[in-house]
Amino acid sequence: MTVYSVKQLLASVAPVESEVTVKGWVRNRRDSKAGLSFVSISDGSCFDTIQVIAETNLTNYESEILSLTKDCAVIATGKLVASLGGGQKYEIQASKIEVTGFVESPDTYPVSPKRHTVEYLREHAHLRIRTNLMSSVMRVRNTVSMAIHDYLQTNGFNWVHTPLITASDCEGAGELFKVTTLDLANPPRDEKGKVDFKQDFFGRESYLTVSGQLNVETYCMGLSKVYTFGPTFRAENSNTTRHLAEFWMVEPEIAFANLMDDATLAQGMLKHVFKTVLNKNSDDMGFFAQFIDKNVVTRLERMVNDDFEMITYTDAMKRLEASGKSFENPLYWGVDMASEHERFLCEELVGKPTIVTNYPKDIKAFYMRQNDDGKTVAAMDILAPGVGEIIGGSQREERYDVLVARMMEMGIEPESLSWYLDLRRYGSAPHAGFGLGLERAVSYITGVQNVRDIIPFPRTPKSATF
RNA sequence: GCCUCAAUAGCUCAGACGGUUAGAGCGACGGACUGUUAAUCCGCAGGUCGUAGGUUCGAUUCCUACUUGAGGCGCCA
Repeated sequence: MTVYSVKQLLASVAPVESEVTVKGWVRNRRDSKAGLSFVSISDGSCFDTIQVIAETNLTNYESEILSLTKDCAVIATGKLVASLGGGQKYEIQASKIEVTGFVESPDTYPVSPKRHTVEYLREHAHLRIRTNLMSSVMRVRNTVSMAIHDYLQTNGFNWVHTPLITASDCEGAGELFKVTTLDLANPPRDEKGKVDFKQDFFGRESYLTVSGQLNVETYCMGLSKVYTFGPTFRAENSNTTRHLAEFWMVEPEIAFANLMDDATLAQGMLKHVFKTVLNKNSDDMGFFAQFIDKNVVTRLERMVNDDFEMITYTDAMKRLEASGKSFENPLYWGVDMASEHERFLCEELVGKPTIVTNYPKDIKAFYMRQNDDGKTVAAMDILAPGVGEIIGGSQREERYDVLVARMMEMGIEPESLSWYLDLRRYGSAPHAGFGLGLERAVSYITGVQNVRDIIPFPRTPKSATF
């Protein structure tokens, strides 16, 4: 007898009529008084279950099999046969079913075999992976992660493991979580009575990173094509369906590249990811199409074939104004687009992912490269219908004098980022990069609207239970 | 951080202008039937109506605070 995953069994990896073993959790049991029970088993390897036929000749048929409920853990062994019933290709004629764990009190077991709301499942995050919804989301999340690696590795990128702890508080992307080993009830004080961080672990104030970008830029200036892929932390008090305090981000950075190279890379990577998901997770996507949003598959297919729309910020403002639509938030050149503007632009006016380029410099970060017009920077945001911004990127300012001047204008002490400025003094090269929010991308792909249901254990304000 | 909404059975919800025994569907459990597959049919159990105060003869229902959750906005990925 050989152990197989459900996926292998359904994919004809095991010879028919051979003895096989499968290990997993019961999704459903149906009894027939003809003297047999149908036990559907899931092991997470794929969307579908394998049907195991248990007959009365099993020694534990009366004592255990007839008591199996959803999510009892079992090891089933038997002969793999062509299914006698419709609905599946193969099934297992069990010779032995070992129950390694029953479910206590199935009447109050949180993940009962019925439809649950995502809010309810979130409160049982340690058990929610046993639902079709969450297991499909997690398989797609895995595919997306590996497709990103695959695309970048195939194109010669190096994965750089940038630090999660940082000492620079001016990365420019929101509030930071403080990292300290000081006794908060009784911290050491300096002569002015302030907390003396010289005595802290790193000898200075330190934080969890809000972006690996500044660090990865340094490795870009030696490895040419690099990316970060890891968790990122924002202490913003954001309460929305698309914000997490801890989320995963991919940040490619390319040397000798401009904004157009950056946009081309972003588009190529997204298309590869979409195509891979359509190929590898068609059953999961079919589930989303049936229960979440019927458009998810056709939307992705169109995305793979069509190019994204590219439009400058200035033209986007013109189109929004010309649309005659009235908005809650002010709309004029120089203001940052509000969610309603971004959504109307990419959902109504364009109807597909939209790359907005060349934003006014005053609403963007200090490191973005100034355009010759003196008013805009070489930035881009990629907006996805239904989700909003999934990518933010830019060509970086590689000119030392311009960068320092910009930092001074924005009140950032150049001395605090001297190592970052050194890149512009020692062999500076034009370069560009972007950040992709992994949860937002998977949210867009699956149609599952809240990023709290895209990450295994969401961290949000006032919530870190599991 | 701001605004809005919600909290009644294991889950999703209905309900009572404040008045004896609070309902349904799903799930669980028991039974019937069946190579079944979100099975079907019948039956049974299951509730201090989020917490604490207040108004009232009487509050699960009205009021206040709190807690928790959700949605929108802002911040952004």
